[in-house]
Amino acid sequence: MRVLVVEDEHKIANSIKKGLEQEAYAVDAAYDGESGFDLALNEDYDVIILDLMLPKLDGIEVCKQLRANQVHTPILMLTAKGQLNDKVEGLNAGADDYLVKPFAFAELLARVKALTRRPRNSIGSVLTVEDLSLDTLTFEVKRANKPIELSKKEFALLEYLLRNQGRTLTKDQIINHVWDYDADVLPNTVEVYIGYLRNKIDRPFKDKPPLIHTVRGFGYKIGRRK
Amino acid sequence: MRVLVVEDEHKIANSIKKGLEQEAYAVDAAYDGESGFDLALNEDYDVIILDLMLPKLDGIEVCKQLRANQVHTPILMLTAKGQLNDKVEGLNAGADDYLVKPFAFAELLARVKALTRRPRNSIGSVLTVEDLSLDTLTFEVKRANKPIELSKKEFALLEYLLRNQGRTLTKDQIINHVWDYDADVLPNTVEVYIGYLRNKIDRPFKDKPPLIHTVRGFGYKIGRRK
DNA sequence: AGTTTTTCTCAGTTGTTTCTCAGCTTGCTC
DNA sequence: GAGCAAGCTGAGAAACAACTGAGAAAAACT
Repeated sequence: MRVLVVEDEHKIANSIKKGLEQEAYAVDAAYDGESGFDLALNEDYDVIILDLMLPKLDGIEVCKQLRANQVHTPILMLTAKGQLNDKVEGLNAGADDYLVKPFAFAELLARVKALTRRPRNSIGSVLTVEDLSLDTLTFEVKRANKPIELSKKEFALLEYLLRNQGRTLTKDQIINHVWDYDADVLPNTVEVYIGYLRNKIDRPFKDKPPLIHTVRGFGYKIGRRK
Repeated sequence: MRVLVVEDEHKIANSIKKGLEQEAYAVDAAYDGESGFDLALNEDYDVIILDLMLPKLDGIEVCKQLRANQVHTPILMLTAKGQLNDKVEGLNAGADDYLVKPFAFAELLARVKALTRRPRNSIGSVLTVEDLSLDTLTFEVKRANKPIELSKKEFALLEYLLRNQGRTLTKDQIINHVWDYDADVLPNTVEVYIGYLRNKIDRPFKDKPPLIHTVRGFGYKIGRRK
């Protein structure tokens, strides 16, 4: 899967690039509208991530021009908070989805995946390990059929662990996926949140084996047995 | 309940819009096939009312394209008298019902209601949770058999909550379903309306457990126990 | 036209969540 | 089993999300 990121803030562009590369996407970056447009026209991408505010040629214009040139590649538009009203304009210009900045990388990834998935259906919203389940649609989390209340960050962290169950995730990976690109949190914060999750999903179920495991020196993983 | 009306005769489109709004639907209108298609694809409607004869992209085509794009929203097709033979084609293209012009508004309303009536937790036109009931046909709302008066927006919000009972709905989802496309209301408005509903359906029944629940960080849901 | 109701925003308050820090515990290595 | 790095955790400051009373503007009655 090839992705083009058109974004003038290098920090953001590169963090998206890195993150997607971790997920096995091939990513090109462009830092202004003009070169982004050229690349999109001449290369063959599966998704284009397009910032709204761009030097030389803004996102809406790039989008319109591409559509006018018969480029039908799905476009994910990035808009800053204040520009939210432009979402309509963006979608009218031919974008397929939009995302408001700042966003967590996991959110971006989910949308990119949705755009690359041909038939856009929303089944399979429930993630599980053992007797723990998390529904990304209704936000319900249960263990042994008992509902568990999580805060937003706890939920996002658990979702990320579950999507990669059995796999060890480093604190850096976790930070990059669960927090905003401009969040800049310490690795210790992850430790703290892992602690919160254990208090809610492992500690109250002492009769069962714990699901969250520390892999010393590497990170954390979720799954049965160590 | 959100409805999209696609009809090029502004007079008819607006009279449908007004009429449905009186019935507590949130209605968007489009006056040609292309913009109708765009809206239907990007927004989330509960019913689409689609004229057969349209500039830019005719009703049959819009219908086919929507189905091809995995949009399964019920479609009510409007046909003029002479086009009666096209009804077959319309139904083949994926429409769920059709109505011959000119029609009485009551007829249209009945069909829209028929299309929005889901077999789920509703017996006929009445939605219920515990001792609370809401009749989408007569607009009667009762708790413990005592009638409750709601404004149009309050009614629409409660209806949406009831149709998704037990499920947590985000403020964004609520805004998208209860308000129409160009409404652009703040999330706080939802909080305020939730407050109004609580004043009417939970606060006067202190002896019973509340039905409306806040799911902090995610949204609201209706149902028994937390 | 005047009155009432409804819709929606704003600002103040409250309680929760997010995140950091600092001290503590654990487990690995020699 | 001492020393050390990695991870854990309780406490607290700052940021945030939700609730609510008040009121302006619009819509609906009368």
